[in-house]
Amino acid sequence: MTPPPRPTYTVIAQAAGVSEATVSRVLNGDESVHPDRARRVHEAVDSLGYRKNRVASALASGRSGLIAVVIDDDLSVFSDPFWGTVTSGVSRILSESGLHTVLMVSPVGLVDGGVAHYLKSGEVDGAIFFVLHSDALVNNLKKSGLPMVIAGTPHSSLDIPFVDTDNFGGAYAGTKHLINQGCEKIAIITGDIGTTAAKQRLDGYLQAFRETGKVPAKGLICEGDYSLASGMDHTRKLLEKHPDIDGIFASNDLMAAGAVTVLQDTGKLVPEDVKVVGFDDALIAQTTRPALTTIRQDVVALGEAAGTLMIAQLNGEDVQPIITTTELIIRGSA
Amino acid sequence: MTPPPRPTYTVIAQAAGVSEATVSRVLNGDESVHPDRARRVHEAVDSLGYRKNRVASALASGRSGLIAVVIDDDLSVFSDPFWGTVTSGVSRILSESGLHTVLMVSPVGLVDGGVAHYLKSGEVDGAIFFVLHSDALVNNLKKSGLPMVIAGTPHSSLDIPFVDTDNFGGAYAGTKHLINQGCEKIAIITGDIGTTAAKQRLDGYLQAFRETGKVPAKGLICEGDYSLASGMDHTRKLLEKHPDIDGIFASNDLMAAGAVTVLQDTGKLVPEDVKVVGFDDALIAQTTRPALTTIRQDVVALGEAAGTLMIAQLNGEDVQPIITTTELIIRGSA
DNA sequence: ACTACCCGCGAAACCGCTTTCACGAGGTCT
DNA sequence: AGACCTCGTGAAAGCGGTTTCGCGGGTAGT
Repeated sequence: MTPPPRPTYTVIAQAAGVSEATVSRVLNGDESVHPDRARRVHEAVDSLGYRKNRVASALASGRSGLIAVVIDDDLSVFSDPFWGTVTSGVSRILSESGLHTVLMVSPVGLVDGGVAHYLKSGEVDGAIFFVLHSDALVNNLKKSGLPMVIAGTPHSSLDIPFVDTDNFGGAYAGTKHLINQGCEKIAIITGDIGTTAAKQRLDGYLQAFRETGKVPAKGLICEGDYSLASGMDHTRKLLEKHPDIDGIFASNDLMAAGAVTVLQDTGKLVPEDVKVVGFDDALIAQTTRPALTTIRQDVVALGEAAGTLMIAQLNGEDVQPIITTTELIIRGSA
Repeated sequence: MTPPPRPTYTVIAQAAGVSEATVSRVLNGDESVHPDRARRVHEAVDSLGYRKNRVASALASGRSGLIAVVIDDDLSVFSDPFWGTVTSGVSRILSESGLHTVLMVSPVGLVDGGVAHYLKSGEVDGAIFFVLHSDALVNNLKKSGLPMVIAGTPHSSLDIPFVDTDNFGGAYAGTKHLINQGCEKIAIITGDIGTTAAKQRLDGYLQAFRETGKVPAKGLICEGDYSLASGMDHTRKLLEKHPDIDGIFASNDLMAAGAVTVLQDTGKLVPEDVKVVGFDDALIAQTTRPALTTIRQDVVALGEAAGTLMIAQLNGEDVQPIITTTELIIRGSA
């Protein structure tokens, strides 16, 4: 219960026989300190087990060493391990640069909500956003000069750095695969169309379709919301209206799994009668029967890219968007 | 790009015609300020759009308003949405008290690692631990007086507050269900036995077994690691050594799903030939075919309980461990 | 040899808020 | 009426670093 007193610059400075200013310089890697003195400081730091108080440091320097990861709170966020994985990638990269990750899960819609206040309050040195439904907040924050990175493609063409998976390319490849497998009537269950990722995947699907010279029949495009239930619902509806569909491209594996379940429940064989392709290559892709043919995205890489972009930005470097590639993983469902 | 200057106490104090000390009192809810002056301060705050600098506040008061959520980094952490869900529960509760969550995912084994340093550095007001493989770090930190909460039962009987699911009761109920369904040769695939949760679930299984008057045959107890792969591996091995098993209790749904997959691949029917019960009632429990009979735990409640305990502790209240109940969910697999 | 620089380093101000301390006004008690 | 409190309040001293500023000495230029 005894709060052990931690040494301060005063103590270190005395022990090393230098001024506090010099201690600060050494500890912040200022090259202009004489090596001998620097060594003395380091020795004092080591022997006294000194650790810098980051709060005081933050106050004095105006830099907190904290990066916020903001996830729009839509309950699905955590039911899908996707974001957790991205976050761990971000976190790892940031910690390599001595930065910490502050996770914020809350509704981000409001330009003026708690999150906005917090971010503007200067407690964090930067913010990384996931799952944006609107660019309003980001636009607003931009004025404050806060370094930001968006995971996912922004809606408007802001000059805010972003990282994203090649959604278009992935969806194109997935749909193309279905076509190559001989499917003729291919439906798509999209994600929440309010997200750019969902739109891009839809575009990829349309592009692949277009190249066949055909146009997807009305009603083959359903807007889901990335949930298992929506995958099931839409598949049911599709079967009613188009009993002859022979392919389904789902914008994520969860919905693909729902589709498979419903198809089988209605007596259809997968992949014999209807082929299904998912997206993500989430764990669930391997547990369905048959296992899902899907588009793998390198989720960890995505997180790392976001972290990298943030660091580059903090260093004042020029920053370009990063698009990570996808890969078609062929399993049993198509 | 212009960092908009934010007003400080000096400005507010002038505008309200009071001293900075009074501003501080008002903003920290000190009752002893005359209502009139308090009102003037509030008006000034509102009209000037003042927002307190939490860093300065933290330095001066010694309280940061940050709570660390420490997750032992074992890559499986994020492949299972479980922890993300708990975290969101924690986060929500804490934010209601004006506290923020700092997520730290890293190996916690070392008593002297980076995490330990960070926690000791006084940058956080408290720490919540998930998935502890050892109590060493926590024991060590305890000396520093840092308020802590452990999610999961501690190994040693420390007097550190913890929250946990009724692992024993859940496993007992699950195993009992298998027995009631007529299973006679029931195997268990445990989680990493280094965690108390895995041990408790094993104990629940053993207890249910014991009550039948029989003793589980050797080789019916396999130590898995909560991963899909380990569920599959152990099921394969079980089938080789004990082709006649008719029940499997898996310590989580992921392993249960792996078991179902392998069973079906080897031509066994679930639940006709072998019944399977999982634990968690994760999303995956609904996507396997047949869907999993499982033990549901209220994950969000667990997180909320952890947050609640932390807040109580910060308030100096007396704190008791919280054990959340489980529920048997019967689906197709058993 | 004299002035002009440059460099390493310490003194001190400062970051924005909290908290102790003491003071004066108004009340109470004898 | 005088001694003793209580209560609201402001002045000022920190919290533990960072950073500006300027000084003294060594180097260079002429």
